[in-house]
Amino acid sequence: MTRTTRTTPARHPEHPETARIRLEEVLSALSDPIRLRIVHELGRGHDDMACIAFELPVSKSTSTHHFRVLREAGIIHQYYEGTSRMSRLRTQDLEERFPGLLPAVLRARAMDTTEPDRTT
Amino acid sequence: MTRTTRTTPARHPEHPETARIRLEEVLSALSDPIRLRIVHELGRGHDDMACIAFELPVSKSTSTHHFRVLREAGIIHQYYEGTSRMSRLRTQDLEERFPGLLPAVLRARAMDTTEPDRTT
DNA sequence: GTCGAACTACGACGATCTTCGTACATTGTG
DNA sequence: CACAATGTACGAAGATCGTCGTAGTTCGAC
Repeated sequence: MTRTTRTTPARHPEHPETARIRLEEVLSALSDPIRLRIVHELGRGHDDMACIAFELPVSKSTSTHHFRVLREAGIIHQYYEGTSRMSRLRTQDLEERFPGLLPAVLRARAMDTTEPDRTT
Repeated sequence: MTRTTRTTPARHPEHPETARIRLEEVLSALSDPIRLRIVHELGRGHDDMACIAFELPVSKSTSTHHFRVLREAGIIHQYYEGTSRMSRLRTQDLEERFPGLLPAVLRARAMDTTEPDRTT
């Protein structure tokens, strides 16, 4: 109870500092179709979304796992709002650490329309 | 034996067409430190290098494996010259398929000096 | 306090990945 | 031809990954 005056309670997110974001970890995190989809949707303007709002084609435990991988890689920032876990892209941090990388990946993902979108 | 008039004999490289290069496969291939190092060295101007010239800290079989992953992902082009297997980055193909992606990764790799270079 | 909603922790399973050694193939040289 | 150099094919062993179900936590509403 150390002054939790906000709606955001004291749970432990564990985000890496910008300077400690590792390239291999970022690339590895982005090499999964579901995680790439999450990042894609977050980049589409839906800045803050709860995990459930993505309607991913996997179970909730798996969903939690993917969000954690993205968070620990330094790609997204997460915080609680009520019982919901909100996610946001760390666009600026990534731009500072690896300039042009995230935009290039997002543009590439938009072009890679090999498979239309059966992951609804 | 169908007209092998070149110094390049009839071995089967198996390269994907530019249009069939898949983003997730590229990112996955680049998320390994050894493969990232290979790509980094190829991007440094050493355009055509034999596998052995990289002096990777792994066995020959492992080396073959990593080069194959890069080739099947569409990142490098390989061809034989004598008993040596030469490798070259598919810079233009990648630029056509995913504009800006490879340069961004190479720049990021250059910045990611978390670990100096103990993989000599 | 009780209940449901949203999410997490933990263990488990199967698939894939990285690595290696050994055996083999191809080329160039003597 | 024999031989060395370079690289591949084929398992095999161990690690990691993606997925899930079940049980538990936290929050908001009643």
